[in-house]
Parts: sequence; C-alpha cells; structure tokens
Amino acid sequence: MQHTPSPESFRELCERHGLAVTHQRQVIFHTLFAMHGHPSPEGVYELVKELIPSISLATVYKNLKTFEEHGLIREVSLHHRSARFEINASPHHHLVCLRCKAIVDVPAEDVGPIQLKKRTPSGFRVKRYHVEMLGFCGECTKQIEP
Amino acid sequence: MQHTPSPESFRELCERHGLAVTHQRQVIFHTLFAMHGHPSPEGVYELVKELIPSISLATVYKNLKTFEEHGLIREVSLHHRSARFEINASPHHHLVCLRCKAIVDVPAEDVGPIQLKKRTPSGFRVKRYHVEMLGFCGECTKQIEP
DNA sequence: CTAACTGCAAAGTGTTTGCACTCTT
DNA sequence: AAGAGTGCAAACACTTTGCAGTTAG
Repeated sequence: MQHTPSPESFRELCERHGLAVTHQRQVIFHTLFAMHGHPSPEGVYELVKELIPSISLATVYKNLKTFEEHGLIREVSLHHRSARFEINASPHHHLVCLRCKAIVDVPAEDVGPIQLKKRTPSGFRVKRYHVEMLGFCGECTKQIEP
Repeated sequence: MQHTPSPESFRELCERHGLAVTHQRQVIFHTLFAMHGHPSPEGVYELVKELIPSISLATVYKNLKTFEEHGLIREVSLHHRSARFEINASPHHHLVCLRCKAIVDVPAEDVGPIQLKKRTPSGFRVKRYHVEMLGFCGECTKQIEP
C-alpha cells in the first residue's frame, strides 16, 4: 500500500470489501495514493477533476468516507466535530477512544520520555510533544466483546 | 491554574495580558476552569448562559480565542480547517508546525518506544499510539526570528 | 433487475465577521 | 474620551443529505 497499486489490485481490493468498482472510485483512489502528504478532500477533488471534469465534490467526500470506513485511509487528527479546549495546565497526554471519542488525560509523568533518534528534518524546532494513545475505553471494550 | 482561580487572580491575569475585565469574560473563564474534561465552545456557552442569559455564542468564541492566544487554554487537537487523510501505511508520527500547520511524517523507527509507567485508567485498551511533536518548521522559524 | 453509486442542489454544522452599542480603563 | 468588548445577524467554510438518474454486479 506504499506505492500506487495496480488497477488489478484495486479491483481485488474492492471485491474484498464488497465495493463496486466505479470509474470515479478508481480515479479517486489512485489520485489519493499518488498524492504525498496529507491531502484534504478539496485537494483530492481538484486533482480528480482534471481526469473526470464532471465529478462532484460530494462523490469525493462519499468515497473518502467509504475508504476510511474500510480502513484504506485514515484521518490524520481525529477531530470531534467542534473544537475542544484544554484547561489542564500540567503536562499530560491523551487516551482517545476510537469508538466513543472520549478523551482521558494521562499525566506526563506516567509516560516515559520519547527520544528522537534522528535530527528533525528541515530545521524543525520541536517545542513540545504530545502522545495520543488510541484504543478502546473500558465501556466500549465491553460492548465490542461482551 | 489547576483549580478555579480566585476573582482576584483573574483580575491580575487580565492586567498582565492587557485584557479588559468584563463580566462575561470573567464568567467564561471561571466556567471554563470549573469544567473538567475537554469542553467545546457550545458546552461552555450552555453553562455560561445559565449565569448570563443574554450572552451570545460569538462572545464565547471570541473569548476562547483570546484565551488561547494568551496561552491560558489550548486546543486539544489542532485541526486544520478541513479533514486531512493519511495514506502512508507504514507506522509513523507527526511533526506539526504550530504556525503554518504543516504536517511532516517521521518514521516510527526514528522515535524511541514510549512506555506507560502505570496501568491505563478504567480498563482502557491501547491499540496504537501516535506522537505529535509540535513546534515550528524551518520556514516559520526563519520568519519568526530572522 | 437490483443494489450500489453518482451528481446536483439544498440543508447542516461549527465558526467568523461587520457593525452599532456598551462597557472598561 | 478612546479603545476594548459585546450582541446580533449575516456570512463562511466544510461536510452531509435527499433524490432522481446511472451504472456495476
């Protein structure tokens, strides 16, 4: 999944996931995988439109959602629909439930220090860091495997 | 800053930051600090409205922004305005520029493993973790201190 | 043929803005 | 008095939805 998959494997992928192989879906998928970085829906749309001028933004959104639901892509920072503010002044990290989106603070002392083994690329100056531990909270774990 | 500050200290805080001490601001601030967890603007608004029924949501937003700009609170997950998707299948972490919001991937091998020193609270089951290193990219560093 | 998918436009969210009015300083 | 802050409504940006028409299986 590291480089652009062949048309063949996309067909297989869709079969495996029970998805229809439409032209739009195929182009969106390949465009997405050819883009590096962290593309936005708009960004994907702009590029796809060059190949399929009639495509609609809604289709791009729908497909991104589908891909995400099937684990083919991932949203970079899981955002709750609205902004969330942090008042806690003491340094801490987060446990985030992938199911119910609950956020639980973990004091920084409870997490070992992280080390960067290489120099940060391109002169990036790190001010602070923050660990997000993703998983399932007690409640959700129960509901998944009762 | 861990528990609700006294009215006195809020006045001082405002003075220190050159902010006017308005009733609304004071109530928003104290409400915010009395809430645990990771309140949303709406959530703050709902509570503040009980004390100041005439307050507007816009005022809450403006104050949250002001507080954030002065470092009194922090947004939990810095979200770019639109969603960002990740295609990169190999495990990695992120460098995030606080100024231009650029995201740079850092291979997981370049970051030492993190250890939880205590048991996760309330049966949380961690599936994976993700380190966000926040700072300033080379470009922005130059522009801040030329 | 049926279910899945697309395109369109309209409706939703969450957030920001412009402006007149009102308070702090 | 001047500048900062407030409330309102309108504007915004991003995302979702309903639906009729199209396409894949």
